[in-house]
Amino acid sequence: MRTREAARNSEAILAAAREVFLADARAPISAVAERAGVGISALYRRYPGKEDLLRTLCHDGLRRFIAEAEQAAAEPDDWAAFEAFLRGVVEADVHSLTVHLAGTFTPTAEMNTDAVRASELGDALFDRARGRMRAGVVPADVTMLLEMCAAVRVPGDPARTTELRRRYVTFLLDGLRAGGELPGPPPAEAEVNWRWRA
Amino acid sequence: MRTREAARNSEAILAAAREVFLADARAPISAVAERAGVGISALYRRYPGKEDLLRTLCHDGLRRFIAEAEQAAAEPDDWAAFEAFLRGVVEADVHSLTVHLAGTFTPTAEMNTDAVRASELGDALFDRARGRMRAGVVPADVTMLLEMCAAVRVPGDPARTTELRRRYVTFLLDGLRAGGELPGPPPAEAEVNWRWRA
DNA sequence: TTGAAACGGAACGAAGTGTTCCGTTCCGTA
DNA sequence: TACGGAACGGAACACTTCGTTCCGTTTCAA
Repeated sequence: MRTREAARNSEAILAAAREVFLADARAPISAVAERAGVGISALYRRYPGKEDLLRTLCHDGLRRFIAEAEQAAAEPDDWAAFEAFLRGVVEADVHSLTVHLAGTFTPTAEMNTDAVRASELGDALFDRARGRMRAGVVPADVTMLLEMCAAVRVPGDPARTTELRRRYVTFLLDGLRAGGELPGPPPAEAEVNWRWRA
Repeated sequence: MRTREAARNSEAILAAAREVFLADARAPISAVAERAGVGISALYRRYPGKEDLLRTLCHDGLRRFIAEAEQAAAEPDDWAAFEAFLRGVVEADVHSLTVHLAGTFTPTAEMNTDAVRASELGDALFDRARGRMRAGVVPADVTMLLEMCAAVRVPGDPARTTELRRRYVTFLLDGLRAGGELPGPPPAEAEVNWRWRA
């Protein structure tokens, strides 16, 4: 057998899938194979179909989100914990991985469980930091701000993309502390989670 | 002839195209016809092809951008002018109209001229307000922030979308004044204008 | 040496989409 | 009122794209 090559390809395929589908969630599967330097069959050997690959990618992102939240929660200072959480999530591009891919597949029950847990962890970190935030901000605002951050991209240059995102997370974190109450009704959870509709 | 119906349809088609293509720049032309309550031929009677419709839409957005900038420039107070400009551009969803559609068609020479003029007007407004901004912010940052704002959307509810965007423009405007220098090299013009590549 | 595991990529079929075309409907004019 | 052309709706056509299958080839542990 070709066990060495197989292991390398499994990694390459996941990495390629992340790059390709983050750039365009509707990209064809052949683009993933090409980017991975692999034939299409190498892909179908590992995943029954496109949807399963997308699901795996998204679920990985969700787990990464949870991991970031748990790690940040260990930080004793409330604001530092919140800041570490936001920066970690943006750094790992978790938001694109989860939110932009949701809707391209039918989620598993386990994913829903994890999604609930993720949101609970995020809310907990938010609550700890709430005292240092401007009035009227709600957790859904943070989701929205993360989504805005994910809109920052320099195509074909992932390194520069995260560099710029770091710039704007700083901007957003500053904005969460300064200023008075924001206008208009804050976003409802449903207005922010619409991609997870079954 | 059916001149009355024709006039109504011309309007309906443009409005439908805006709605449909803002929701998804890759939407099929049949979706536009459907949304407008019109047959496909009504569309092809007015535009030689899909690309021309997209181009018209985008150019309209560009002109709207210029109009907003010119109108805002009349405001005597420097910061008020800048704020009116940003709010106007976001309100009209000009950014989606221009940036999200760029690349789906080959631009005309006139569009390039207008794009240059638009950027000059924006820079002028920025320069007037620069004194009241945090250190190190550049015009390309504003482009990026507008792009982030355009990422805010509540699908199927345009009214709520602009309401939320108003919330976050306020947030961004506050952020532009508060805080110190932002980390990392600021975005280069090329990193922000990549969609206009010929 | 051998055969099972893994591979590359052509081929296939279904789905989607831009454009054309034609028969039909409407209405200003005579 | 009757006519004729402008405008219409949408089926049909001709691609293109993309997910998936299939098969001949390559590699390597036994």
